Amino acid sequence: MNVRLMHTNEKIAAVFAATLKLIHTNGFHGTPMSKIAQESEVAIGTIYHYFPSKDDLIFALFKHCRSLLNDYIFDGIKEDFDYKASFFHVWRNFVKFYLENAQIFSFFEQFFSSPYYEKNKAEIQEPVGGQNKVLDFLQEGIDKKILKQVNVHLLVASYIGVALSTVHNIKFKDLQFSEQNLKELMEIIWDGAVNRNKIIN
Amino acid sequence: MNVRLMHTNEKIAAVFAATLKLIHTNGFHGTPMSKIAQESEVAIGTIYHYFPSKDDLIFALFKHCRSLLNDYIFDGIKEDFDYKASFFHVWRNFVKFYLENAQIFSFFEQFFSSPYYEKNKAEIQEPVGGQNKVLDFLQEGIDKKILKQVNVHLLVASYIGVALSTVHNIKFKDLQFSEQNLKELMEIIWDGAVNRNKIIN
DNA sequence: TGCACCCGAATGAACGTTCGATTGATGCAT
DNA sequence: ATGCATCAATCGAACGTTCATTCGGGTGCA
Repeated sequence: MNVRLMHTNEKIAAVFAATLKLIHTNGFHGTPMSKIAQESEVAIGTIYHYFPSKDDLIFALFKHCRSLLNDYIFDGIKEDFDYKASFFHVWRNFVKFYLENAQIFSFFEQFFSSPYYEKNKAEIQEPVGGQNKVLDFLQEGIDKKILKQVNVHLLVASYIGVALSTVHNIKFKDLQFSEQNLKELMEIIWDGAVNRNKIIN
Repeated sequence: MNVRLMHTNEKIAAVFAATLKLIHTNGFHGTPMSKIAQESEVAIGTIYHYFPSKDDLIFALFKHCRSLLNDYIFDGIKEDFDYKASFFHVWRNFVKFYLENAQIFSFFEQFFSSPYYEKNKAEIQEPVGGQNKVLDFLQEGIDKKILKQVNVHLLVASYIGVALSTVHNIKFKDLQFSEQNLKELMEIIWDGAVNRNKIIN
């Protein structure tokens, strides 16, 4: 099994879709291989032909979803965007990706909070939730003296943390989704992250 | 079984401690009742005497931990604290509680990301992660025109989101714990949350 | 012929839960 | 005081189910 195959083989696509759907509705617990086979209409034996174990399936699915996220969030940045516009754009994409892909959000939440993630942490050097590219982007803002002159990880924690918390609150709590709310949230993060010594607006 | 008993009965305390420990190290998956019985040195039959099912045990444990958190975060606020000082104090307590109780943090992360939480959402009217008291506190800041004049849920998302993200980054990533880092993070949130029309420092 | 792909009944381990037995404390009638 | 009944607390072997995984066989293409 290789990455290219994962995108072309429709059986694997069906398995991914079914796993995502089942984990979203029934949780990690409630998604046995038998149900994945049923939902995807792919025989259990076939699933095990591509994935040596259930863990391997989950891990492959994780990498697949992560690349979807990474492709998404930096998409659509125009040449004429200044830093603040990009700062807003990426953050908004981040939130919208999770809102539009509720199954992936749910899967990620469960994946990251499982000791399974902790065990494979070493193998997950790459961005978590697209954070590496985000990290570079925020570091750029620090270098340009646009953002506060602090450890970039602090800004990442704020940037990502508010986004995830926002999605969670929209999904589970009383927070309504609206462009106005997103705009005000972005202002909150921006005002917090921006270098007060150079503030202009 | 009632709440008072839960605090006095040492068998239940042992069961709670064992469950917390096992979930932290092995995850929701890897903590069968048999292991809880083994680790706590309480017979399976006895556990089922107090909790009708595993779900009930988990739910009771959740409520227990939540009350620990609630008791903790608003503790130690002095009379002479102004709003900003309280704002910092509570946030810092929030982060420190989770850092000092890594097992509870891990348990909460798994609990909230499980569909189990979604199913019992109705029954969990009370504060999630102490958010209700936090909500009231932030609403107070809005009413006093100290914080931005926005929907309080936006500020909650920022306040809590950054805290959780910070703990997560300290636990799993490259972020070092230091008072200096906490202080800078609190400044980021404060600068984002504060009413710019009345800014003084 | 070989190899990749595909299938699903069968397997054995692990799980949540049940149940009958035992103990000791409490209350009550004698 | 004594005998009796009740019941919460305790225990862990046993039960039935469900799960991840295996395996032997089937198909069609190179």
